[in-house]
Amino acid sequence: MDNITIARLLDETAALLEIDAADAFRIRSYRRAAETIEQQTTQLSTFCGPDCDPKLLLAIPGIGKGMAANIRDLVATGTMPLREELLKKYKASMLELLRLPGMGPKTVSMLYSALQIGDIEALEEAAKRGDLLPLPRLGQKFTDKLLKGIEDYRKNSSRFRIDVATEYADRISKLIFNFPGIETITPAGSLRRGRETCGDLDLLVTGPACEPDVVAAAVEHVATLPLIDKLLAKGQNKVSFTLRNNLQVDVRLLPRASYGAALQYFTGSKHHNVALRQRAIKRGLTLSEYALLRLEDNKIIAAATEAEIYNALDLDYIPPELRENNGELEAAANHTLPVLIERADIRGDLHMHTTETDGSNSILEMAEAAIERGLEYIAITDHSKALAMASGMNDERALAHAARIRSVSDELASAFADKRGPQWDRYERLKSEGKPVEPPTVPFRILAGVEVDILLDGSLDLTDDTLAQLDIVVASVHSGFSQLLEEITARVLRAAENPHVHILGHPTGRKVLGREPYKVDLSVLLPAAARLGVAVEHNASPARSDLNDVNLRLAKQTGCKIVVNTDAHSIDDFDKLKFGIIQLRRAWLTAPDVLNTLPVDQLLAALKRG
DNA sequence: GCCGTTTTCGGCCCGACTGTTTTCAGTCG
Repeated sequence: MDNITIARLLDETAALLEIDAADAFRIRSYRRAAETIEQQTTQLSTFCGPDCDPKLLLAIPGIGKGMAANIRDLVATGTMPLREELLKKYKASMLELLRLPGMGPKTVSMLYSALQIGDIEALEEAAKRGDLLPLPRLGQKFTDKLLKGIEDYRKNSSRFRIDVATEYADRISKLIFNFPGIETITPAGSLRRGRETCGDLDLLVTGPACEPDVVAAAVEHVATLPLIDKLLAKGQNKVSFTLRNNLQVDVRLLPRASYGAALQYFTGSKHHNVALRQRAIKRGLTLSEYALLRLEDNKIIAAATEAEIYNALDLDYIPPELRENNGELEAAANHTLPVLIERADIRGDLHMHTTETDGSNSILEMAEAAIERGLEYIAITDHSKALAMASGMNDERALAHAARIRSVSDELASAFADKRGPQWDRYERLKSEGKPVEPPTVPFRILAGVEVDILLDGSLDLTDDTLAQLDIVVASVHSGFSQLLEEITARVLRAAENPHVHILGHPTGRKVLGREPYKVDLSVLLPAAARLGVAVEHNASPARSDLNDVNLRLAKQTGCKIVVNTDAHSIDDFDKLKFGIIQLRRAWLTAPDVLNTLPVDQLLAALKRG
């Protein structure tokens, strides 16, 4: 049983306990245990055996004797006594009811005892018949809202990917900025923390137009934005609405003086905030979305900026990406927070395509776009012949393409030596605009590479002789069928015997010929790659990457070399690098952990095995 | 059920909104 499953079962148990009206603090401890377990990089099942040290489980914060016993039961039997007991009393389908808006444990429990309603279908029928009306609190308004909620739930219970949510945040922000007196708009919530998906969008707005005496006009402006599909609520300083794609947006307009407290509060995570407020109380303070106050006289200690608040609690400033109550408070108290990787740390991108196969730009265009974005080197890695639909290259074409790549690289280098070309153009332009910029010191370099698919028999489709003449080989492990983990590991082993540089491609699954993709077990693959000295690619595109913050932490712990690449198919794709960086930050990674923060020569040396 | 620089018991985060309320319980973030 893997950690995700253990966490899910504990979380379900918490929900069942809620319906059972159990002690709220007991429920909280089940929730907390589930959250923590989900974040663990080691599989708990590996230290639940009969001769394992029981202290290993107890060392995890939030797991005591009782929870450790639960976990051992889950791993051994697939369930645990408390869960079984609750499931005798209630139906598993009742858990789904909790996901409907307005439905909490008390209501679910009441509906079950009063009307024996245990699933969505029964609830919908009862609501349509008007059976809910006699029950306390459940009048006509509630019924209407509930039926609408069931409809929405069936239509779209999914979350929105970070890049999609970012795009909408940008569009809405632009419209809000049209109102005079708006200075800052910050997306808060899970988007600011960099979670892979967002359930909704929180936008915090401030500026002179948001001061209490004038805010009504700005609220009205927001409530009448043209892209609103349904207006859900309009309060004194809050507007909620949905877009046509069902994304819910909450906009809050706040005075400057309390903006930091609000930003801190609405960024979360919930667990981070709870821990932070506990810390405040121990210091005789109380923290809310308005301010950090001293309890004895309600004096405001901090409110305008997040940094003030953290500092007043004897903490270093904690970047949003780390706010998951995952050890960041302790680190901030001990001044041991990592200096997280930033976009500017990335010097090169080692995976991209050109018009030679399925890209839409030439070698030179890709190079110029990379220079424009401040990169020092790229690798062109077009497809090999196995990917026929992308007009993949055979040995002959791959070598001819490599020769062209190197000739473009050489031309750029000689231009650089003559103080002309795109690198110097960019420098002169930024300087004339008064931007802080250093003159370029090294010529831009284009490495010649290829992206090969691992074939079903475990072989690569280009000869070792061809591969040996390239700088970079991105070996993608995404085109296969089931049962392949051992095969892939063996393949990686054989590939690593070649003398040239390797990167293990994005281990993401995709449907092949209508069959389900295999799922690579990263908890096996990453340590294997580490042993082999093979670098693992973190695909920066949110649509393509399989490496979330948990497996990136695992990669770091196992000593895996990590590279972040865009897999760009056009010059615009370079901008996806920002999403890859966020994921790396969430995994607590610093610049040295990621190989393409190195200058090109050091990178090539580091990619060699051993 | 967890936890401890007020430690083995007695705590455990905060405020707004909503519906159906005449003082509040439940839900949400």
